[in-house]
Amino acid sequence: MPLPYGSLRQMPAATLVTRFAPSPTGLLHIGNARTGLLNFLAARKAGGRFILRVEDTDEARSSEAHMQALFEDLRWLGLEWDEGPDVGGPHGPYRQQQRRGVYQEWLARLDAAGLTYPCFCTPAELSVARKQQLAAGKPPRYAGTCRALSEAQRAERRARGLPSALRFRVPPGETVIFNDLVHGEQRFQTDDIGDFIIRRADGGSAFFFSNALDDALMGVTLVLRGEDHMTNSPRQILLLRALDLPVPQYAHVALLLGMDGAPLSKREGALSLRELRDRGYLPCAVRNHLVRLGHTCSTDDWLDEGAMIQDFDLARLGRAAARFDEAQLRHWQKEAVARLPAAEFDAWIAARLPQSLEGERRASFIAAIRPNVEFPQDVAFWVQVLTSAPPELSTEAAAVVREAGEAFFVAAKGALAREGVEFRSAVRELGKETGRKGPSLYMPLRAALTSATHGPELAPLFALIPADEVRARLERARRLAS
RNA sequence: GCUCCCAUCGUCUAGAGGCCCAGGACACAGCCCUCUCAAGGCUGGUACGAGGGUUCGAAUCCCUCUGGGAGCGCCA
Repeated sequence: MPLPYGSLRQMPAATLVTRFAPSPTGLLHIGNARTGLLNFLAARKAGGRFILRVEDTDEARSSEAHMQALFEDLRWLGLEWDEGPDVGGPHGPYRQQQRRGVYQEWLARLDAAGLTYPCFCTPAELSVARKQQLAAGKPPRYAGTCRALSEAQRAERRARGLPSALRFRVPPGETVIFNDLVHGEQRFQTDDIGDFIIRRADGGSAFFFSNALDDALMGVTLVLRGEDHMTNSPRQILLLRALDLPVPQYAHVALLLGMDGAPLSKREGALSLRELRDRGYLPCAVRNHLVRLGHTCSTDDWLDEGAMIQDFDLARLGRAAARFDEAQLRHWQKEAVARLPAAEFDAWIAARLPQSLEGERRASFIAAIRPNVEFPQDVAFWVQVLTSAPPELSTEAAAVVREAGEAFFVAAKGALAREGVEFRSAVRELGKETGRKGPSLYMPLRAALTSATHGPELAPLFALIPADEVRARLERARRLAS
């Protein structure tokens, strides 16, 4: 007999409450970051609340350092949570390690209702059983070995000092139905679900249990998470029903794939948010890319934070897996850099500028290179162009210099290598003298002076290079062309 | 193996039976602009995984297959 969820228990929520529940076992990868962003946007769009809960029940793999890094990276991305470990809130604590008492209490209720039983099977035994089932073409489900143990048998095992985990008795012959916001109605047979562990032998609460319980206790109304949890949902619904707790709405978004098309969710060394940050990406650029992965925006244009919240729509979450594409991220990076207010751009690259560059010179340098800067590290090259130790000529630049010939640079020295010469009029003179114009006039100069064949407008750069350095570079070019 | 999810240009996607010999964005190519690059403008190529249905008509509905993914953990 089907058990309809979504009607009785799910009264229309006054406010939408979402949550992001990562485990601090490593750096946050972009797939999780996307999930976090989506939850944040969903809550903000609806004027609801966004909760951050740290799922650190795996003590061996969780660490304080990872948790701090998590906060930092999430804040860097621009997410703010209304409740969480570091900001508090009415449903705390928000670290699962600090919620053991809560789990004990609710586990006891389940136990009192006769819905659990201790399991004495060892991991080794279970592993063997799974392999046998798989080999026999059967689903690797818990066989129920300890399900019907008598009290005497349990006592005997305990007396022998055998550790036990606690399993949930999955009711047979039922259909769990729920409406997934992105996939529609889902039905699962409980007969396909084996009795699962809700408390480990070490006393720790298992994911299925603590995760679902906390959502209910914290008033979460929408569980927006990765599709890898889709088939976990019926288990959690069963648990919540047994506990007589409200069942949230579910929305399972397709997983994010790496650039190679492989899921990055569980891959070792998956691209982390931290790495993007270290590479110089701006958080708003990352947001603009992530929000379009598995979610369609109403525009292809840039979305600032307010517009992004306004534009977000649960109805436009996608069903198909999306690939993270750095080429597109770079597009948003360019947009982001272009939109940076002058003062922010200045601060963004400040660390790359030499102390000696100040005032007027600094301002005109920044103005000149700005269109050619995508990352802060791009500044380094143009800074070097200003120094007395210019970069090596690129292959293309050297070719251009050779093509121009020695005579051109002899003339150029005459026209340009004087103190206080004005670039444009000097170049005009040089053009008359050599019979060159346009690219054939400017390119050799660009190559000789900047060592590169492309870059910012030449005049402002020229004005920042000392006259004797200009002379030295033109001489360098002359020798190369001879 | 079983259960579940997914499938439109290289990539992100629009498309809820005729408006689609499929639109946009990114990327790519060409042209314009320009001292170069970037930006901007214009142009171009490239996609409905396959096969069956249903229908006057299918990218859109149904079935099968193929391909990809997830879950079936004392990980979360």
